[in-house]
Parts: sequence; C-alpha cells; structure tokens
Amino acid sequence: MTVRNASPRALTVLQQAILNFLWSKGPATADQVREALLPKHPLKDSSVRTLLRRLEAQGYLSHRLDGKAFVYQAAMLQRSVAARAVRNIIDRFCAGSVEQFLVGMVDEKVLSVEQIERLARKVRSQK
Amino acid sequence: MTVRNASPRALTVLQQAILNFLWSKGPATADQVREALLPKHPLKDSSVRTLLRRLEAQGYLSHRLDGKAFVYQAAMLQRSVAARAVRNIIDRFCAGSVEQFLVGMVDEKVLSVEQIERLARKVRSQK
DNA sequence: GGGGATGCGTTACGCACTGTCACGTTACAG
DNA sequence: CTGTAACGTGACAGTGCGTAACGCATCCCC
Repeated sequence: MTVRNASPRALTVLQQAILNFLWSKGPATADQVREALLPKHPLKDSSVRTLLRRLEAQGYLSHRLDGKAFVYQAAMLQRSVAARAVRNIIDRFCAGSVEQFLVGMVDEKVLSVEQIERLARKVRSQK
Repeated sequence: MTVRNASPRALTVLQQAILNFLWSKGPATADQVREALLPKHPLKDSSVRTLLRRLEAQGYLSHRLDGKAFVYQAAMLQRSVAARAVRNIIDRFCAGSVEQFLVGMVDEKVLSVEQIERLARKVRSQK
C-alpha cells in the first residue's frame, strides 16, 4: 500500500505565469491567456485550456460564462497565496518563529535594514 | 519532443524532515536519521538511504566516510535555503519588489507591526 | 574460515502531477 | 445546413516521490 502525502505542491512556472497574468490584467478568456503566454510559452489552444481547467480544479481560478466564452479569473488574492507560501516557509524552516525568520532574511540579505525601517515608518504613519 | 522545465521544486514534507533533523542535530548516519524519522515516518532502512542519496544528488547534503559508515550532513545553511525560497516568492509574486512583498505580508498578517518594529530596533542597535 | 550482522547501492513499481495535444462535441452565425 | 469558434475528454510521455526488496561487500566472532 502506498501512503499518500497530501502536501500541496508549489506552483510551476507555467501555472505561475497564468496566475500572474490574471492577477495583473484581471479576468480573461482562454484565448487571451494563450496570447499572453505566447512569447515565453507558445502553447496550443487546448493546452492552455487544460492548464486553466486544472488550475481551477485546484481552487486557484474560477470561471463564469460570458456569452459563449469562459472568462477565467483568479479565485484567490495574489497576496494570500504569497502569504501562505511564506507562512509555510516560516513553519517549516524556522519552527514557526517569525523573529527568527526575519533575522535570517536580513542575514541572508533578502531584506535590507533600510527596507525594514522604511516599512516600519510607513506602517507607523498610517496607523 | 517534450520541453523540459527546470524549475526547482519545493521540498516535500519528508525531505524537509530529514533536513531539519540534520540542521538541528548536526551530522548523522543513515540509521540515526531513520530513527529520528520513526515517529512520523516509519521507513525501512533502504528507503531512508534512497532519500538521503536523492537529497545529496540535489545538493542539499554531503556525506563522508567515518569508519565504515556514511555520515551525512547538510550542505547548505538552513538560512540560505529559506532565503532562496523567499526570494523566489518575491520574484514570482511581487515582481521582485521587496517593498510590495513586505506590505503584503503585513496586510495578510503574516508579519505584525510589532515584529517589524522590534526587528528594526534590534538591527539599528546592532549596527 | 564460515556465518551472521552491518552498511550501502541498484533497481523497480505505483502514483501523482505536469506539459502537451489531437480530437470529438456543441452551439451559434449566416 | 455548414462553418467556425469555444469547450471538454482522453491520452501519453516525462519527472519526481515514497517505498522497498535484493544483492554485494565487510567485519567480527566462535
């Protein structure tokens, strides 16, 4: 018996490209998506459709009928998806410690002191 | 011809468990790893070995011979791996904008204002 | 020195998902 | 009635994971 492992796989480049397009441009038909993908990923119509359908099955997209065409749109906020991914990292690598996480990011120069301070100022002034 | 896509997949739960063990406990033999995994993942000896070998092939581990046993150890810093993952997220979701990323994390309550400020203070005092 | 224990690599199977389509179906426009 | 535009189905190969049985070296001990 093979034990299944329900850890959610990360998005692939292609999936990401589709989502990014929908996130930035808003709802679009399969063909609009295909055209947007063309430069980097010249895919046939049906390939794009399959990708869209699969993404929808995974909850990332939804579609509605507009006339005779499907209009797809992102079903989650870009932020939420990114946030989930980051939370995952914090849990898995930093035992859930946000502090440890932030310190590590600064150490690794992913975040700079200036960026942190700017954010702190911004948030403080908004509040 | 099928076009290959060399996007680095994220670590699975199992791989992560192994790495976390090695990161926290330092170098260990295959059998020590197996024992550490036992509670959550009761695997046979050879399964663990395969996992270790595959992780090594991907550059996450290295091993040296100690007497007659292989001693595995992490080949990357935990921080570096986490950092890479975060950079990936920033690139993919936030078009590389760290600012946008941070704001999003605050909005999504992954990071709190207090945590940011505390970090800012800490970093400032260290500098 | 023959026989178990120890440690390791090889090979492999099933499964899930991806990238990629060819094709079949449906329904509206003329 | 026939295009044609739009959509779904089914399929196949490729990749990687989880899992492990086996087989090959050693080394220790009686």
